[in-house]
Amino acid sequence: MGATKTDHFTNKQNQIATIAKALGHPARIAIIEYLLKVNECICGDIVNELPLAQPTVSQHLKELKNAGLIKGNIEGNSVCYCIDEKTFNVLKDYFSKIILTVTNQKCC
Amino acid sequence: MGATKTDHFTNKQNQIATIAKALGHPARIAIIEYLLKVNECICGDIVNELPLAQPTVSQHLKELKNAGLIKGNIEGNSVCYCIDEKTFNVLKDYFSKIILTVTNQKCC
DNA sequence: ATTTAAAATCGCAATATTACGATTATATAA
DNA sequence: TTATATAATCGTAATATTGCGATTTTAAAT
Repeated sequence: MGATKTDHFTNKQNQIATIAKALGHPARIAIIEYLLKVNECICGDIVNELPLAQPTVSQHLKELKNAGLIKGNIEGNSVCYCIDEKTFNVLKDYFSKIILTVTNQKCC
Repeated sequence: MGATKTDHFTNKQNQIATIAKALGHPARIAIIEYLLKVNECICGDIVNELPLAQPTVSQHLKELKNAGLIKGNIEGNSVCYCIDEKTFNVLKDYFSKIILTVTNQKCC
């Protein structure tokens, strides 16, 4: 055991879980917030900003990119990263729907 | 290594990461969606609904509760679980703010 | 062609997560 | 009191994540 039983859940459930998982680390939240502040930047900027080594930051960027939360465009010998809006919209819509549903519910 | 450097990040960043992490598993998303559908239920109902054993479901419920995403009230010899609205509101607000910020940005 | 710069990948150690069988705790029912 | 029902906890195996030093890849600059 130890592996998640991904195939037993719906695509939507796996999609939301994958996005949430990518945001489930304070360093990755910090990267997102930094990108919101500066609009766009390269990996080295984040390395200077966070108390983490370059390979660690690179790995976090990879996970955010895999989840569709950021985009990375090659610009010369560096990579320009920025927020990928559409995936954040998926989350916003998902939680907005939850709030709409739950406000009509009574709890035990 | 292997441990997250929690103390290097802000309380807010850790809070969002903790909540997102709790939602970062399809089984826990499925539990949330089931609770939204049935309003409230006991652990055994979820065990019947999901392809997971009782201790596994119990553990997932514990994590959702620790993150403040669900409430659990003892009712006789069972525990009644339901959505904890306020934590979902934290997420909704957080992502709404991100969307507002990011729509004015241009990407590389 | 050689050097420099940026960032990805490799490899590894420490730690965390996932899943579940077995057991335990708690409360109701007989 | 004894049996039953519900769910938490314990223990453990399999797997995944985190973090970083060392190395490699890629592209620009000299």
